[in-house]
Amino acid sequence: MEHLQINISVNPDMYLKDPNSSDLGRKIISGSIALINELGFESFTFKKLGESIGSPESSVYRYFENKQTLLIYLISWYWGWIEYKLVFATANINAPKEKLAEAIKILTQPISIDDSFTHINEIQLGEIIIAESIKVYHTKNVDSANAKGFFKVYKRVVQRISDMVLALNPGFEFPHMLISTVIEGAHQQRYFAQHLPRLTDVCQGKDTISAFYNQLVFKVIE
Amino acid sequence: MEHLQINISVNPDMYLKDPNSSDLGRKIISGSIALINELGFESFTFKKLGESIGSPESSVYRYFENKQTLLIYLISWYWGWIEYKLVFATANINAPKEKLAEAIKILTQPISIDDSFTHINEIQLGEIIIAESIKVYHTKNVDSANAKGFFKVYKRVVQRISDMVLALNPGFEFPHMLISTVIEGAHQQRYFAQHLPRLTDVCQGKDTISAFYNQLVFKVIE
DNA sequence: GTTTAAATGCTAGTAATACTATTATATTTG
DNA sequence: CAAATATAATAGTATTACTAGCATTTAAAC
Repeated sequence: MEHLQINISVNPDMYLKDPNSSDLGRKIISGSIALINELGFESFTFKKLGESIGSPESSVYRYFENKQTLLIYLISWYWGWIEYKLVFATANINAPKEKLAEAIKILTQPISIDDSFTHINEIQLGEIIIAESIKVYHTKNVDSANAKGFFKVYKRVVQRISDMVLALNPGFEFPHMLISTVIEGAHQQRYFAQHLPRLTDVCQGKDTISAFYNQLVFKVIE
Repeated sequence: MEHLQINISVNPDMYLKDPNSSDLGRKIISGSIALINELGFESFTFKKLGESIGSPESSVYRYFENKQTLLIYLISWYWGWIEYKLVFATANINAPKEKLAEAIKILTQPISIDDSFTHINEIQLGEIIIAESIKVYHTKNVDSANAKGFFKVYKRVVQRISDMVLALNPGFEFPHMLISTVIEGAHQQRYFAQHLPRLTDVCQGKDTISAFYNQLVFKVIE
């Protein structure tokens, strides 16, 4: 399945004009992924983005209301993509245990490139998720963003895997807590491994993060 | 032990002038805790802080280089306080299992007021930890902050409890990952419970968050 | 109880950010 | 080719995150 024409759909309320509908729009997406990575979200501005893609700041504002909403768009796209991978990878697995193990793998392993989306660098986007995604939840306007449905895809991914947990152990009381702990924990551990290694037990060579969370999930649900 | 004169020590590199050494300094601390809570860290500025405590912006700048460093100070004070509570609460417990259980309790339960520090509202500070503390790690200057030793106390807390884990199971491979997952996870779950409840399994009445992480730790280390 | 020093207050100023608005110029579509 | 639409170019505003300088109050030292 090379170069399938798939579209990850995102909530249209996130943008003023669909960035996927024009050349400039796609440049805004690919350019912002590169620039947020380079500068960090705090130092990233629409003015700098404009310079980097050769367009004025004001043109960027016609696509996104502000940089927070652009970040929400990117993160939402990411989760749409993960959901697609998840569904694809687990569809043919029947054994509930293997199914869940595969899902945990997708959530905790490092990201690799997907050729289906040429203007999106999934590796860089994965780094943005690890380094910046919490900034989207931790603001005074989480509640209004949530009310607009901006976190729907993420919540759906958590629900899907919670269901896999319940398929294995229907009496387990905390499936959502477990899965959101695993997802956020895996991202945080990757970040810590790079910047605060004393908070982790990461060693070179093997993927201890993925191994740890796989072990954790199955031990906790028995 | 009412009104004991204890001082939580923080790294002097965090401030330009010790806020604990003057009336204005203490007002900066108590005022910023209240105001960060009210506005969120993004909207919090030294100008607004100055207005709220009746002093000019420029006076605040004599104590702290910028608002990021002030937040680091608050968070570091918090972890110093938690460490003190931790040492105090576990000193007399001999059974390793109970000791660890007590430690997990302190890390995951909601915060209560401590009369020993009159100008600090621990409950409000606890909310800041839950809502804002990740912003201190997730910046482009984590590495320089880390190099200055700004996260030392936090890392020491993680180390202490990792040691308790190893006392129970010396062969366990991931004590630091486990404990930092629990600490950050518990904060995140409290935040989710308030703003994104579908990512949790919190129900009214009982403290499911604390219960979940207690259960998780003991199941994972066997 | 002055003298001195240190802390605080007051005012001003600057570059950058996060926008909004307007008009001109391309580009696309009917 | 006309009409609509998208983009570029330029300008402008309020706020933020500071820095600098001097006046004034408060506290400490002799």
